[in-house]
Parts: sequence; structure tokens; C-alpha cells
Amino acid sequence: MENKPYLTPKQEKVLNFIRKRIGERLPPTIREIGWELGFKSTGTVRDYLRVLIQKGLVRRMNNKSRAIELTERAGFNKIPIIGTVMAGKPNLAYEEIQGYVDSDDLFLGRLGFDDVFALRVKGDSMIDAGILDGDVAIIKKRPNADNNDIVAALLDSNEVTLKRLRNKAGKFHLEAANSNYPPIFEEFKVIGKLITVIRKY
Amino acid sequence: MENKPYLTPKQEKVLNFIRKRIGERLPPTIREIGWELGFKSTGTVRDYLRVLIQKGLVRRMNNKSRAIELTERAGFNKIPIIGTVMAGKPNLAYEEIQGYVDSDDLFLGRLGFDDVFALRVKGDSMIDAGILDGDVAIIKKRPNADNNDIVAALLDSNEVTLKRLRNKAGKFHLEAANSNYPPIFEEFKVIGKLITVIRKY
DNA sequence: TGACAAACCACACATTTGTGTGGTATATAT
DNA sequence: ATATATACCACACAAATGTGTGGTTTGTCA
Repeated sequence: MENKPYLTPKQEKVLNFIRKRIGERLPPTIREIGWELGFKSTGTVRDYLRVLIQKGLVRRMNNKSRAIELTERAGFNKIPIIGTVMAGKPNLAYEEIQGYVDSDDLFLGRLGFDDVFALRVKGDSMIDAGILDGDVAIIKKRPNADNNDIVAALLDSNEVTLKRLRNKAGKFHLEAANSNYPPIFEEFKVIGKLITVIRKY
Repeated sequence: MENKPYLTPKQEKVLNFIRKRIGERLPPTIREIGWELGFKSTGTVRDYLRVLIQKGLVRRMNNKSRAIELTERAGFNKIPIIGTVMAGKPNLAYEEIQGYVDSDDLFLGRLGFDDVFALRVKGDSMIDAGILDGDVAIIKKRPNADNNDIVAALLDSNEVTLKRLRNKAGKFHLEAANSNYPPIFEEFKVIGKLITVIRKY
């Protein structure tokens, strides 16, 4: 869990500008950095980049335009986990950060997008599994799944439903996570497996 | 809900290469596209870019290196919503796509990262709100919140907890979403508001 | 006092990168 | 017949961009 090394305020500004531009999809050129921060010489910017590289926050490729990357150590695109709920004494001033979640990882974990689709959950049939009306379910396409997996299944009636897959004596059926809904024994086809649930407030 | 227009196989290849490179964080130069796809002339690449721009899939900035962007219409970095659970007749062959979720939007919705942190949920005190042990709660830093918001709060005991904020007769207290836990009337400070819950299986 | 880091500038030069002009060949549509 | 789209190439040229050298000033640390 390497920590970000000490940066002077100016160095921090340079790093932040690079970060901002990368977030906006295109890393800056050396001159763009200079223009933004009021440097009149490209040499000045190169000095800053040199220290940022030396401190392990930035990576570059030679002779390639805009080829500036932030390293893990820079800690951007990462969300700090500042403590576990009901445990410890978290500090918002970044002094007791327990770790970081990479925002991309947290979301899809570097899956390709090709085998993934989303279903917006409607109804309360999975409420006991903590899946609520309006949640977005991210599904990885698969023709099968294991016992107890939550799956998206295509029913004979041509509906898609999100349910828990159960194997009772070698025969699969679907179960809601809500006692108000009966298990489904009709014919169905697994189309994918639930990998992530996202809820926005 | 505009659809991707018809592309020839070669045009598709160019688009995919651009997409790949953007995904790898640095859009390609015209010559890099040419090298990858075996074109000996920059003019050829420019021809392709021209048609992709004309078909509304690509945007560019003049005289800026690597300034190639994919438009909404290109449909990348988006996850198709292929139907609502228990409603309709979804088609995995992309013929009945109801829309797309931008993966970034879905996750953080273009917030800056600066005011955001994550808590890993421990315990079952919010289970009735569909927040389970192990879920990641994304919190936006705020010193206050509204009645019924779920907030991260710092207790006098120096613990952070995730609870629902209640306003009873002008006085705020915290409530679990689990009848096994009593409401909290002790002193506390709101440090942020729950904006997203993510659960990975 | 000397060494060193931070924080700058100027400017020449090389390389990369984008642009522009003008081609060729093939197929399909009008 | 000729217009249009696809699918290329070869350059020359200009603009953008990265590199290299050699400075200055200020402050700190030993």
C-alpha cells in the first residue's frame, strides 16, 4: 500500500492538471501544461515531469505526443476506502486510508464489454437478496451457471427474469428471494449470470 | 436511440482499433492507425476518418495530435440494456436493445473523484435497505443531508456508521434498516451522503 | 562556503503529427 | 456515360510536439 510521496504545491498542481486532462480523455502536451500553469518555457514543464517521474507518479513514452500516464502510485481513478463501517476511526484527510478501489475494477473488473449486458430490475422478487426495484443488474452472458448463482433466465413465456438457480436432485429450477413468490419449475434457459448490482440514490 | 450506421468491414476495423487504443488510454495518431491496419499512406487513414466522422461515429479536433474521440453513436463504453426483468422479450442479438448505460455514468455519473470515498459495509444493520455485508458504499462528502437520506456519520465514539438520517420534530437521529438495531440518538456528524451501492458476486 | 533542490527562462533542433494536393483502380447506381 | 462510394498510394509541407543545452534565482542543509 504505497503512499503518495510528498509533493510541493506546484508539483501537485501539475499532477492535477494532467489528471484532469486524462479524465477528459486526452492527456496534455508539454506545451499545454505550460500554457495552463503559466510557464513560458517547455523546459520548466519538463523539469516538473522529471520529478513526477522520479517520484513514481508519472510514466512516459519517449518521442510520443501526449504519452503521459499516471501510475498506480498517483492514486487517481481510485476511490479511497477510508474505513469499514462500524469499525475504526476513519480520517477524511487521507491519513488513514486503508486502500483504494480502482473505479474501473470496482465496476466491471476489466471484463470485456462484449459479453456483458444490463437489466434494470423491476419488482421486489429478489428483495431478500438485497436486489431492489430500479437496481441495475450487470449480467455476464453464459449458457449455464452453478447451484445458488443468481441468473438471468429466459422463460418459455419469452420473459426474462432474474432469479436464483437451484439444483434439487439433479433438476434445476428458479427461486425468487421473496417468500411471496413461488419457485418456478417451468422450462427456462440460462442466458447469463449476475456479476454486479449497482444502485444509485 | 440512434443506431450505429452501416459500416464496411474495413471501416469497422478502423473504428475498433481506435476504440482499443482509447481504452488503453491514448488515442492513436493517424500514422499509428495506418501502421496497425497496413496502410502505407496517411491519406488512406484520413479517408477512413472522414467517413467515420460523416457517419457520426467519430469527432476530431483540428491540428491536435491524437485528438480523436468516439461519439455516443459509436456505442462503445456502453452496456446495452436489453430489457426489463419480468417484462418484454429481450433479444441478445442486439435487435431489441432498449438503450445503453454509459459505464462511467452508471458508476459515478461524472462526479469528480475528489469528494468521493468508499466504505466497505460490514454487518447487516442496513439489510432492509438492500445494503448487505461486503457491499461497497460510495459516499459523497457533505456536512449535511436531508431527512431519510442514507448517510455516513461519524459518531462520538469515533466510529463511522452508515445509517438513515431521520428528522423527528427538528431533531436528527440515525436509524438502522434492521429492526434488531435500535435508533442512535447520541451525538454524530454527517460526513457524507450515500450515492451508490455496488455489489460484486 | 558549497552542494543541492525547487522553480523558473530562452532557444535551437529533431521528430512526430496533421494537412493538402493529386493521383489509381474497382464496383455500383442513375 | 458519368457520377459516386470504396479503397487505396505518394508526396510535400506546415504545424505541433518532444528533446537538449545552457542558463538564473532563491532557499535550505551540512
